[in-house]
Amino acid sequence: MNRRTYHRASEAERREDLIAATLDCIAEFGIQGATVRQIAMRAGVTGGLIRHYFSSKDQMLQAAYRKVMASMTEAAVAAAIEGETARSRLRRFIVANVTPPVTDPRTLSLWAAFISHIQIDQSFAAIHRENYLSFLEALETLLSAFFVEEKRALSPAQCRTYAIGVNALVDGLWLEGTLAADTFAEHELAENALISVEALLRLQPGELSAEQR
Amino acid sequence: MNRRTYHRASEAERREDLIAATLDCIAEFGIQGATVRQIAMRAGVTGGLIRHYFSSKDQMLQAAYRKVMASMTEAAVAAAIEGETARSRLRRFIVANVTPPVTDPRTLSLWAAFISHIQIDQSFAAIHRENYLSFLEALETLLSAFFVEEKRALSPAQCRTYAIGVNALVDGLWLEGTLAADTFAEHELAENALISVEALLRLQPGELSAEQR
DNA sequence: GCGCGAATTATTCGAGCGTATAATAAGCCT
DNA sequence: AGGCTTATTATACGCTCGAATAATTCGCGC
Repeated sequence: MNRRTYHRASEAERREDLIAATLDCIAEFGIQGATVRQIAMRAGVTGGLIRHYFSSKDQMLQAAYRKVMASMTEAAVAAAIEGETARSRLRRFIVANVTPPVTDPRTLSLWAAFISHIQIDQSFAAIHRENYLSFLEALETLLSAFFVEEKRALSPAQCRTYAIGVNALVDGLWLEGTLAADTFAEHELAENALISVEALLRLQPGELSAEQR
Repeated sequence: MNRRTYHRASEAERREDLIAATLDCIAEFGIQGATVRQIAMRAGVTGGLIRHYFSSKDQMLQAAYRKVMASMTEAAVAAAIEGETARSRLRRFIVANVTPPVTDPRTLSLWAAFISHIQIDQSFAAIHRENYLSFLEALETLLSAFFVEEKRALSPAQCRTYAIGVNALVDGLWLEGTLAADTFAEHELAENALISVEALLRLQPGELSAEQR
């Protein structure tokens, strides 16, 4: 008799809520624990509503994956554009990638959960590829601008090789630093990242890592 | 009436089969698809048998995680010990980590599936930590031996910093190379790895990457 | 202020989940 | 060769899953 009262939300905010709830559940209970019912409860709605906004649970998971990756790159790119020189932008980009909120156990859990699905479901593979290439391109752009600023000539091929190496290093430090967070002090990871990148690019010590030139 | 005939296997080989079947299922269907019944079918037994060898499905998953990590480090360490000089051992170790069978989409899927669970279940966190530290230590040992051989003095702290950086780089290249395998040619990744590591360690170009000294 | 479309709830369905237990067949020991 | 242990099968149980459908309530347009 007594039905629950409810609020009719706009499509955009409802979808957002559902995606956020999905990510909460995956982070807290794993992808197996992210059931339609759990997600709905977390979002404060009933299970049936999910299929009103997504044609299947799988489609909602894909939307959630896009959301995770978008916020990761967004955070790093936002940090970078605040730099005034190419050197500063590169520096900020690298530091942002090994600093909260990007280095966050929850984010890593989500990322890993989706990564483990890209060999199973082609839709996830496409989302991954899209994001990987866009990250690599952003990094390559920052790098080449930096080298121009430094008046150091570099072939596009060399620049790409550097981008691949720096990307790997940043990814690896992000992984290491997040998974073994208690092993590293506050800024230890960021310092290590800058020193490692400048070594990787064969720069002089301090050329990138020093606070200011 | 007609019960299935069966073979009584030794405990060791049965456990091995069950773990292998578990990994097959996770790789093929994801961790959600690795159900007791699927795993049993893959192993050619019936579901009930699993609980004769493992006190719960979760314990079997943990055993499977250990197995994955063990075979990864094993492959790299086995490659390393065949080198005759410290330089060669370091070189082989790095190359092995960015070369099949370590770089394998299936392995990466499995790794990611378990990584995504270490924030949820402490048992998985312990297994991760154990393997991470042992990998880091193996790398540190190889590095310090290499520096001794090169007659280059290095403080233990510096050596550890290098180990963390190289570890990150190798992990990152492993990730990148496996996830975007079609982007890289056969030995491109290994070459990039060696060149990047030698830059990271501030070695002369070719000091580590050249085929032989 | 009321009616109507649609967002949301409630309920149901069949399938599949992990686990527990009882029945059975395999194969070693003497 | 035959009995005994136990590895293995078979079956059942209680729950939860994703999805479909029916019933209801919200809130905008007039």
